Amino acid sequence: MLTIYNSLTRRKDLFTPIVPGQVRMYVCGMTVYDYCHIGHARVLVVFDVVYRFLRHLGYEVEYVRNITDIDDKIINRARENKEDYSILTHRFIQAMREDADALGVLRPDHEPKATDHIESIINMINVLLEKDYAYRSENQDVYFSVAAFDSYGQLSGKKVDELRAGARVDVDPGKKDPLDFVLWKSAKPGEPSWPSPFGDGRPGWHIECSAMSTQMLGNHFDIHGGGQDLQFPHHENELAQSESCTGETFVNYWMHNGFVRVNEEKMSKSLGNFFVVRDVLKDFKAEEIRYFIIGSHYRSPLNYSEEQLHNARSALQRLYGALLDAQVVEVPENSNYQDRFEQALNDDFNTANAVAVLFDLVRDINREKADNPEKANSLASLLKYLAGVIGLLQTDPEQYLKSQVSGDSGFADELIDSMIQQR
RNA sequence: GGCUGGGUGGCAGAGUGGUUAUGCAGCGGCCUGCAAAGCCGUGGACGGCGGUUCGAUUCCGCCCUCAGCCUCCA
Repeated sequence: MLTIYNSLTRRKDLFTPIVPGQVRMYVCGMTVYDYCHIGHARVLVVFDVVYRFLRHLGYEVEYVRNITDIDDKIINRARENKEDYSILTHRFIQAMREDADALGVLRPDHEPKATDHIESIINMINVLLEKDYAYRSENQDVYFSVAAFDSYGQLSGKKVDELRAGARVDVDPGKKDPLDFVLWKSAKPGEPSWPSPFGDGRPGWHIECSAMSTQMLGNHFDIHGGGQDLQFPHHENELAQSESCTGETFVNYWMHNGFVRVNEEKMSKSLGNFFVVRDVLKDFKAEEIRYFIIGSHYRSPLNYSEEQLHNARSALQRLYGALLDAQVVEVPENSNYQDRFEQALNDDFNTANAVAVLFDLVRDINREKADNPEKANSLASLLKYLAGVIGLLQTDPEQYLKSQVSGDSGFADELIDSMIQQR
């Protein structure tokens, strides 16, 4: 039975889909104004594992991962570059897809862009205005009124009064309450804008996700994910907007992955300590990055270092070594390995334990190789199958071990040949 | 200041009220012409102080300490 740590209840909850056999899942993706760094890679990989495992369990999964392609940072970057914002975002959407593909991340079923959903965003804001959950300020911006939503703070565990007290702000003069957040920003000269009943402008960040998720998955869906930093205020605000608008429960399970750190500090753009995926790919294989991410639990902090990536390299060589020259045969059913592997992932996607099971298989494959090649082949096929559930070991072993990246000593051809000969 | 989550062997990283995590690295052995790979074996751990308990790394309390959120952020 699958249990998921739910940020909303702050405990592991038994997973029960709204519609039996079906899962609807939404993950907050990138704001596309720069290349993906390892922190972004973690979100991509973590929820890719969730997606893959849910499908492995037999669920029909509808997975939506959005793209924020209009916001302040995009506009600023486009201005710096002296290019149209849409050219900028188009370029980085391409780059993100290349990185995700390299990392073995399956494409989500839908990848909506905010600018393609302006109409549903406007509709949602309209409803919020009609229901008095939102108001128009003097400067023509539209704000969400936090005070109107009783359970505000439930997701992040924050109390409205404390938030207000701790608000270090230059309070926007248009706001009635410092906690209110913008739904629609009125157009400024030279910035992209869309017409709306409340004047030309563009959407605020939070409402984009509310509108896109609701439009694609319905008012009430199963899983909503993203990085830990999105829990507040982004997801809190999404929750407030959506439930205010529809009057229904928004999401059953909120999942947040931990950060990637560099020297015990969060990897982020603002700290300037980030490593861009495509740069790391010059020295390491994408699968090594993926292994590095999968090696720890998704909610734990993950410290990035080259040493870690080298560790991943050695581990993968051992894994692929067990697969080398194995015949692909039918995967044995009802094995103890598979039980333990699934048990690990059923426990809030404990990939670290799942990987440990993979290594048990490796050891047993190597033991059997000499005396019982049939058994070895059978176990090797199981290894590849189970590893596939978390997106590992899908390359041809010989090809993998021979292939090199700069900085990779690789396996010498001679060595691989001798390993094959011995079988 | 408020809230959240951590502190595990050389490194990384799971987990558990009493029994082997796992990987990388180390050590000893087997195999090998020598290696490599592989196999077998092995050392080494649970931030500090109290409490509960026959017994706590695991539960409770306090302390120290780290990170994160409270502003854009995956």
